[in-house]
Amino acid sequence: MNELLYYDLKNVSGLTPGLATQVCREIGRRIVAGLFPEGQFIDDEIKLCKRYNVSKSVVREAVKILVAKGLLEVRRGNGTRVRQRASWNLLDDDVLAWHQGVEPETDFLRKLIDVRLMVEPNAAFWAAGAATNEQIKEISKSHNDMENAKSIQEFVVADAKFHRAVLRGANNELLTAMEGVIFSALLSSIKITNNDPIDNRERSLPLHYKILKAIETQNKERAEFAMRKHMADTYERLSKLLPELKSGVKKM
Amino acid sequence: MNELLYYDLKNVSGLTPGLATQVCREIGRRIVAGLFPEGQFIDDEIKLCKRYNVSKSVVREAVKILVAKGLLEVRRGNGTRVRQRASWNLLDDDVLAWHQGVEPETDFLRKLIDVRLMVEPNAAFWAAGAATNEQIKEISKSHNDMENAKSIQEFVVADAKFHRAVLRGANNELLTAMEGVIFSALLSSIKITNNDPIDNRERSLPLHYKILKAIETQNKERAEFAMRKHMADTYERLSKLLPELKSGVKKM
DNA sequence: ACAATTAAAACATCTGATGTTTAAATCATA
DNA sequence: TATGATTTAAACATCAGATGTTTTAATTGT
Repeated sequence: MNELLYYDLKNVSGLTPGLATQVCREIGRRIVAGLFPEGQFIDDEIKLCKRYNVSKSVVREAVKILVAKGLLEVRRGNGTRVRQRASWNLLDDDVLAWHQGVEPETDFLRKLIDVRLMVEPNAAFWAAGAATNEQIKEISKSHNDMENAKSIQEFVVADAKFHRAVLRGANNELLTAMEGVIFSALLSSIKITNNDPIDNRERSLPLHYKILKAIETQNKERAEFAMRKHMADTYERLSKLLPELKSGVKKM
Repeated sequence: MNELLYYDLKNVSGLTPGLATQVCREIGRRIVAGLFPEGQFIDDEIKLCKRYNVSKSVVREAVKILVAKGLLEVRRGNGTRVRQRASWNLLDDDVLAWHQGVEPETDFLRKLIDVRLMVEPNAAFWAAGAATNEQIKEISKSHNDMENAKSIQEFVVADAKFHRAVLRGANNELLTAMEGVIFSALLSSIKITNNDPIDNRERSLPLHYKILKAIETQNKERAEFAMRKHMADTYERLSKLLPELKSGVKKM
């Protein structure tokens, strides 16, 4: 399950979380998986207590978390219902992580990639001007890890960290708050490209190298261009395997 | 207080929310206002109960919400501490709304604008291809409301709704989830331009009109260009009043 | 000094009682 | 019969207090 990988990237401690968090995830996954039509009432507190064998306070805390993430709406005296997808905090890490449990939907993946295309080339542009030595080192290290990865999973993790480091280097915490989009897109993508006979590494490593070098030399325009090229390449490779993808993504 | 305006735009019911939400907002505002250094422990549950005169379950629910939004970190047996700003869910509506209570920080405003620059021209591009008649009507209506606004506040609300409608028109729920960035930037901006002798309306209305027309005629490139021009103009006007702003924002 | 033990602080969970709100069912009346 | 007021049941909100677990720090013994 990629949800775990997502949490790893987010440095979520592997320790068993409290009951409220567990129940929250359980319900959250179901909602994201689309098991409830929009507006449908979920079980009331008492039923949830019985179902998960926990006390009312645990259920209430779990529900409060889901409300905070925009997935549920509680109306006193009435009940608790699932909000329409348009109201979900789709950029929330948990909400994105829960998407990893679902069969990757082409449409959603396309939207994730669209956002990456908007954000990452610009992030690279800024990172070329603002990244600290520390951050550049992290980008470089991730690139190294990509080169030496011994498994697809290791490669993807290094890839994710590379892009995260670039995002962080842009010195804009709002961008940092979007790193979940990258993880989500990346993890969904490998489900598709896993069986791709073409070797990802050979194609994407030099592109990453160009991004790294451009940022190291503080060449903003080149960093942006290199990232845009990388994104275009990623998209192209994906759309060969998923023709439906083509509809949306913007050309370069 | 602009926080209320923000909530209005988000259609948050004006009704008094539950105690947990109230306590959550109270603490959340303090954190966002920077009253706690990163990593600082907040009062324990019992003290919070006394301070806000509520029961422990209310405090626990409030804390859980703040944890869900990335502002707090709870460690069993240890205490509850404020997470570093880099870990906050800065794209969360509440977190952005709470920023409205703080003196607008130039640096943060610049970052908000940077994100708008990355996202909105692309959103306009997609909206020109994907917006439904309903959504176009909403854009048009908002433009109309801007024209007829009788106060600065009315104008800003219409402006915000215009941009929200464009974002929604792009048919990408991840973009919709970013509308808070626009509200936040817009509301922060007026605090600065409020005293601007130059009449905002005269300058920005024709630019909005061009965006509207481009989307109506499904001219993607023109829509993107018009939005980019509008953003550049907004930035220029702001940076005249706030020279510090200039450092970051990308040129067109 | 160092290691094991103990104690205190703080969060986690459970239970059950009581209050409030909402929506639906009931009932009285024109 | 239709309508409007009343009642009732369902569901969330809040409170209080008991008990358990974890972490950190203090204590103690060698």
